[in-house]
Amino acid sequence: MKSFKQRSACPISSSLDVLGDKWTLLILRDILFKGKSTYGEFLQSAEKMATNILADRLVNLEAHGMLTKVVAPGKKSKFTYHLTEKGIATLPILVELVLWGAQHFSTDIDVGLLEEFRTGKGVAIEKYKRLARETLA
Amino acid sequence: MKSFKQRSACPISSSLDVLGDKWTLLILRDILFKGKSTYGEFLQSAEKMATNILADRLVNLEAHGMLTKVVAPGKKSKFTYHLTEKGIATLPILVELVLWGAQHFSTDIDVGLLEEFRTGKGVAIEKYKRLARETLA
DNA sequence: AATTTTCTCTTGCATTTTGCAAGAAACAAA
DNA sequence: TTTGTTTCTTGCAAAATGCAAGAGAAAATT
Repeated sequence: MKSFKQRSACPISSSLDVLGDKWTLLILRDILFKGKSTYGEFLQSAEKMATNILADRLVNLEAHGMLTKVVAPGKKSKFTYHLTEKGIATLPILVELVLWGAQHFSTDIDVGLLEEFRTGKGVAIEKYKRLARETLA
Repeated sequence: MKSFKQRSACPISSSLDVLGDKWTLLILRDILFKGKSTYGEFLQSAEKMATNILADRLVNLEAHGMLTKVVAPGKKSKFTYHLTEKGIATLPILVELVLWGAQHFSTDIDVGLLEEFRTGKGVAIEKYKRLARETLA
């Protein structure tokens, strides 16, 4: 159990203390945009996250109250991970990362989704938030 | 000279390949929100970045076309760093990090600025973009 | 009942990155 | 000529990451 330490009182710095690495936000992406919820599903992503890193990040996210680990119904050895409101609230950050990334790199993002984000950002965000809350139930 | 490698064609992943660490976005914050532009100024931030890390990140950001290094007028040994449009375009990401951080951590953000971001995000972003372009001249 | 498969991690170890402290290099100022 | 400013560089210890193998618990299959 390592204690969390903010480097400063700056909100950006504090956010990065939790989200500032190459993997954490990809887990949130998998949950929010790809409907994933299990350890095995996270491992299958194109970026090939190492198993120990994934386990570490899941513990971290849970420790920060961003997701909850739930035993799958009828299967004691399978778990599903669901976002809390704090986790869902990272959606606008992810959307801006999508827009910046799609603008400045060669990516394979769906043009329809991109257009949805560009023209109706607020509506799109609300839609995905609703989706995340539904999967929780 | 290390070559840049995208882990996947996902725009979020690609963004994180460049921005996904604990320091890069703090440099952009210092330029965009605090009007900083020199190595010495970046070093003075509350988070106390190590000198070698700062030097490395500045090289990286320049390599990615996000900022330019300019010799200060009349001083050959002093440089100023200015953002390109690609760098300025990270502003919405930073604003979302501010909002999320201010919402979920104890921070010392100015309440006026926070309100400005909450109620008139688009306008505020344009204002800071304009500011960044002005300092460039 | 025994075996195999599924699923979630854990462990050991090499590599890479970070953090820290000291100092070097280039120029400016006194 | 000396002192100061400014931007890094270097060496080394510590921490994080990446990789491969496998452990452990439950579920499914034979």
